[in-house]
Amino acid sequence: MKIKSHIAAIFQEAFTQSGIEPQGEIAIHEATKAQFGDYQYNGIMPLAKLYQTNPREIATKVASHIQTDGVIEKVEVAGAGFINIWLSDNTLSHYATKALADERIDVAITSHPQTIVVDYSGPNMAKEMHVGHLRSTIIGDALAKLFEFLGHCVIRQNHIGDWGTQFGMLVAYLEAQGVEQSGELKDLEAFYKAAKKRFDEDAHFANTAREYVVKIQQGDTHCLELWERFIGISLSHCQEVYHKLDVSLSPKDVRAESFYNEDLSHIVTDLENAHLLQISQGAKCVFLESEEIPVIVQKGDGGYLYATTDLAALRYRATKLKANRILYVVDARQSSHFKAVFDVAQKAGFVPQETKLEHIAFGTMMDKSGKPFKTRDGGTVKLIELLDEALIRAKEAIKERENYSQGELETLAKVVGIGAVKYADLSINRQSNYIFDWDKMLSFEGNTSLYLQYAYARIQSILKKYEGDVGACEIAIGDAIEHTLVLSVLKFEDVLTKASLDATPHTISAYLYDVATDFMKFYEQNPILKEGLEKATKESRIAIASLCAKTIELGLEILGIKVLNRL
RNA sequence: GCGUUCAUAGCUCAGCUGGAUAGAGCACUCGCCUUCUAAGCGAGCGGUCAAAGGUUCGAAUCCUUUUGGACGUACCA
Repeated sequence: MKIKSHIAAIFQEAFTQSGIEPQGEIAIHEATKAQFGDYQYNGIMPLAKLYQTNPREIATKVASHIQTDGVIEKVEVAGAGFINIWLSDNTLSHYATKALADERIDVAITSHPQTIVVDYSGPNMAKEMHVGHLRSTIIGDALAKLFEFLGHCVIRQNHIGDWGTQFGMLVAYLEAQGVEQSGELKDLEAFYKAAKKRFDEDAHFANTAREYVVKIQQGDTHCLELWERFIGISLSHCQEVYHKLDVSLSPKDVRAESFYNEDLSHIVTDLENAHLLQISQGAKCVFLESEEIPVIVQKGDGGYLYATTDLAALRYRATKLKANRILYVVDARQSSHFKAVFDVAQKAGFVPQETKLEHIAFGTMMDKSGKPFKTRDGGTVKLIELLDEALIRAKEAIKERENYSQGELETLAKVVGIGAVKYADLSINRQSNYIFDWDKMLSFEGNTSLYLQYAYARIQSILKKYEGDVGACEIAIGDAIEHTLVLSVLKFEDVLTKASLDATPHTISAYLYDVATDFMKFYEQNPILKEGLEKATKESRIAIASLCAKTIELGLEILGIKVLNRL
């Protein structure tokens, strides 16, 4: 349920009745301490300043008009002029029971659906996916799922790098090796290195490679075929990683760089027609007042650059795909690039003013000692190897705990290992650099995927033992612990809404961790299946537990993480 | 040099766009299993929110300066 806006509406009514005009939107905050109730309203104090009166006086007046026969149980004026808000057990119980019966646990489908483009992952076809692609892929996928769940139309765009000079070399090498025996392509990295070596050592080959670059660009059938074949193989490597990582990207989401080739010259002429273009040192540039450095859209030799492609993609997404919101889940180091490109696109009218362009920036992945994540010899870590290691480590982390069969262990390791890698990334503020620490992410303690999966499994174990229809049970909050827990669960919709507006998956993880810890406390104190419990109490508790499980499951699903019935 | 960004407990991180005594987890010290998974729960310890000014009823949050780090800085993406 939308708790905050629900409360805000009641406050709006109270303001109207007391003849006071609130300043802007009524912002309801969660109470900072339990003694201050469930929620609080802090907007009276700035208002009092405007009216030049005593804040407590206004607060008291507004509070006296608050309806307390619905979701709000009581309000209290406190401190300098805070209004503290307590919610009603009965109403919360009612909403919780309703949520339990609903597949979406009563989270509404948005009434303002948008078309949202999410650009993420974006691997380079010349090389194998490495850790640098991990964050974009994980965060982007979670955001796409979040928007989708809320009822938006999501268009995933995997902007793969399939164009550029290195493909001449790779394609020439592919041909030299024999197209049918492309066995070496099992390891793209090795293939690239071998091609590079040959390029450096064999002048004749280097010439062919350079010729092929031109030929590909000119549409030479033979070279294009080779190129397509190469891209196909490389892309299948990516799909393998996506499958292992359990992300929703598929080949149909690919909208490669090369897709925009034909449009690049138009971008330049359109910028020219809009009088935005200047020639500087031989290159065609757009100079922005805010930036010292121009955005170069065409090189001195006539070649186009990534800014040109990005502009074409931006226009395509805004006009052809009719996006209301376009998100780029890309490393924070490119923030100045996106700032400039967005600026140019808007000035040139490539995107309508009302289209929201957002660079969803994230920090660099660091190792335990705080240095950029690398292999021992300083190379980049292949993503597929990192994921394989996750499975091995997950197995290590759980195998001693229970007597799992080999098959069971394999299944568990996948869910646990991949979940841990994703959750570690999604549980911290994406803007900052983050420390990749195997031991921490595979711990059962603290804000980890395992803790949530464990809480879920505990509930499943209880549900399995319960003989009755949980769906028919009614929730009736019996004490303060249950009040807190049920309220936590009902905050789900508020949390998802906020996370989708700010594109901050970590607020969802923080929330799920809250739900899980609240559940653990409840679990310790309020036995569910104990003999001699009153029927209504037992039913209410099992229903609360079930609702918690559903919330955790759904929340993790949005983050792209699976749950387990036994752990 | 210029620009962006960051600095919160020993460590890893929250802090909801200015609110009440700054919160978690780890680590450390205690306590809790004849009861639904102790992979858990509870309690304690731990802070000059980098520093100094300013804005105001009120600042970790906004502004300025300083210090320290990361990143970017025109024909790579």
